[in-house]
Amino acid sequence: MHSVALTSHDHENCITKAIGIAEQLCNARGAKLTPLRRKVLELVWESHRAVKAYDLLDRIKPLEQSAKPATVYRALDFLIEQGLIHRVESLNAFIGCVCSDHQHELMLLICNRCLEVEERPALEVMEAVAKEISQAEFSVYRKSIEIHGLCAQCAFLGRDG
Amino acid sequence: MHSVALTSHDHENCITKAIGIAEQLCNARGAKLTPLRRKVLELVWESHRAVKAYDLLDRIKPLEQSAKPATVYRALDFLIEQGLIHRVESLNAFIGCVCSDHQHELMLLICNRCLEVEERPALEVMEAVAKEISQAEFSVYRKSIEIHGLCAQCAFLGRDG
DNA sequence: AAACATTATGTTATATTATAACATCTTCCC
DNA sequence: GGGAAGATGTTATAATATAACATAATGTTT
Repeated sequence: MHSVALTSHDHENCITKAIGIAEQLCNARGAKLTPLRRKVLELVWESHRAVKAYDLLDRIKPLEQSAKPATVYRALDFLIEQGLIHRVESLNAFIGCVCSDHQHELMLLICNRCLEVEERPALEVMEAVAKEISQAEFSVYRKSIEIHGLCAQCAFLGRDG
Repeated sequence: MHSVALTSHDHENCITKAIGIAEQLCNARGAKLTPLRRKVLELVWESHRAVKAYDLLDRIKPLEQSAKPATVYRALDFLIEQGLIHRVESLNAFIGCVCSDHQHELMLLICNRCLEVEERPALEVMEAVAKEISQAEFSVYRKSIEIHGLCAQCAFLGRDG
């Protein structure tokens, strides 16, 4: 099991909740959360870190011997389409999406030390972005706001060792 | 020569200016803008599109027969370090940086149709981001704000064909 | 149930992006 | 000129991602 360094929380519960929401959403939409896709979603949710496609592949292979890159990428594509995960562009990696109630507009705080990713709705940021976009007469498809640095805990630890 | 679809401007002038600033900056810092690095910078500036590393390689090869991936990536690393270009994370590509006077804090508007990238200082966005980051007690290294969509012109053209 | 369409997955191959590691050459400084 | 640092050359390979086509599962129509 992977450690979670964010303010301590019951991560099992976190996963269970995410899968539950995913099932509900897919059901409501007639989208099929097949065992494979579900497994990939669970693996993505195993930590609050961003997960690489080939790491997922390595973890799926023991369970699904036929798994190949396409297997994983197709599952990821599905999950992204359904808004269940995000692609973290600056890492070529993926994280579970906690934003079903925020129009998938999130700012990502990516800690370069512990590698955890915090998703923040950042409503004021989104408003300012929307304003700027409108001034530019630009039609948005998709926004990616990714901040790299140190989370509070890692910055604190960094002070001594 | 590559076409530039943004509000018409003298792009030769645009390149010349960028190289001039680059030379000044490097001089002032004692950083060496070697012929190779300068050539890469010029190629990146040939359009307002984001340019891929291997496309740069293809264009350099006729001039520098010894050019290899590392040649290009090293030049790009240098240019990024000097703040002369940006990496566009969501495209795995690079664009000239117009932000020497904006602390390299820019929002990128990436047109998925004409592929041009507009860099906007977006001061209010940056302020909101800074506020959010401070609330999260996060220490920033680097920000990447990338918006995909259609620029005004392409959105207009899209209305008929 | 048979025929068909659609969607999902399997499979092979390859494209694209990026870095590691070590050799050589150049520049700069003393 | 000798030594250090930096830049480039060179070879190899790692890491990320997609294309294209085959097969299997599912759903729908008749």
